[in-house]
Amino acid sequence: MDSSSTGTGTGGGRRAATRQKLYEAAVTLIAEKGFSATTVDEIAERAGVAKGTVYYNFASKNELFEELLRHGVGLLTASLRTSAEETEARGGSRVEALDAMIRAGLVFIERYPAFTQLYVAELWRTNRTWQSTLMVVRQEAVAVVEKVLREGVERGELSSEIDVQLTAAALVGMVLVAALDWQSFQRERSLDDVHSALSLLLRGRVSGNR
Amino acid sequence: MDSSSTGTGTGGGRRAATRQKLYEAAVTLIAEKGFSATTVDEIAERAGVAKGTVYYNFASKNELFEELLRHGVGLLTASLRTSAEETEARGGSRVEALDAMIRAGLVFIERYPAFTQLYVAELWRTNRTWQSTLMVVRQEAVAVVEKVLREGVERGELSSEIDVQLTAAALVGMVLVAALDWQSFQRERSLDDVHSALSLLLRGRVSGNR
DNA sequence: GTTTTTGAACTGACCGGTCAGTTCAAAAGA
DNA sequence: TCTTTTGAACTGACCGGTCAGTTCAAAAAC
Repeated sequence: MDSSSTGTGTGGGRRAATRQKLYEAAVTLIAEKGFSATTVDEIAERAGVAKGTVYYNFASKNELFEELLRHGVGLLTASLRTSAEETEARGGSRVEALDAMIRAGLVFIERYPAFTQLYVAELWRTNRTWQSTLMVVRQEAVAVVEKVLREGVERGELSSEIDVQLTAAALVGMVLVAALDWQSFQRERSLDDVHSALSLLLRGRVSGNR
Repeated sequence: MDSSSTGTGTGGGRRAATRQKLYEAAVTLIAEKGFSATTVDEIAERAGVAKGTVYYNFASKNELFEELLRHGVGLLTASLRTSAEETEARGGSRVEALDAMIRAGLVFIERYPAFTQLYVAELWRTNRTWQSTLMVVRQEAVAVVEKVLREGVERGELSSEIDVQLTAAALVGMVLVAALDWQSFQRERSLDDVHSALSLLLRGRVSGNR
């Protein structure tokens, strides 16, 4: 009756539930105040758990954070992949797949704004400790976008002039920043508003076509 | 002499030089490790200055950081405004002005990668202390982009369907993330490479035009 | 079916070390 | 002289990590 599959604590045992609580407590605190300013005591308190429990479940504050990163980006990547595959199955174009992924990204950010914020805050930091973890998960997520872009070029849907890597980064940035701004500064907007604006840019309908 | 715009330039040359050194030391350290993880002792040491000097020039660690933010975004905003005005004076279109601003943004980020990184890391954080400062300077920068977008719509260069605020955020995000990715993960690329990719997206030449 | 045992999970007081902030007398410019 | 910088000293608070002890649900024994 082990059930302590530490990989993705999806409900199962008592331990998995504790880890989930710790993730949720840590993600909001770190998003608000940053990693160093967040104390283990605070995380434990917000999770409704003793400090020792944190160290029973994670080797260190650092490792808790790294596993949180893996966990969160894993959710995003799975969601992006799913929406791309569903578009494919529906016989949609690659541009439609990109559009669907934009929406999936927005849905993710609406649901996990704190995680997104924390991810953005740490991604480009030259921090020896968790930089490698971050690069791995980033690459997994970006690869999904790059793949669809590449397919789009192959099928002639997208201009063969484009630089896949840079365009992927730009698209991700577009979604990330627009969504974070939406969540932080104009929350009255609907997800559809934001999606429409980004869709227009993706489809090249901002500058008049010629 | 420079007498670098300290924002509250009290005029003193020697003092201004010391502040400049402190800005430069603080920006790299905070970009690398985050605000809380950076100690005042470290900042003083890297600036080649005694700790007491920090407190002679700034009321607190917090205020040093806030003035650094104002200083940095001030430089960016000035640069964006200049490139938009130059395009205007040259009789360029609004799309060309946006393109010029994208390049100005890239030049800025290439020159001050640490500041950019730090800005991105803090912008969407719900931190009581310097959030208001950050919102003010952000608005100043975004307003420049929004203004050009609005002019583009008025002149019929840009689709009247676009949402100015959201599109501005998306464009800024596009540049920000593409540039930070460029600086962090593919520094072999040239500024022109990145600019071309973003220009293509701005001009709607990624999805085939129809 | 009741009692005993087990050990994973959890607790929270405690410790060694660090840091921000402040002060100040003296030195160094200008 | 007046401003600016120095560098050391001090403090009070805080923090990450440790560890001896406690809890309790389920397995084992009877």
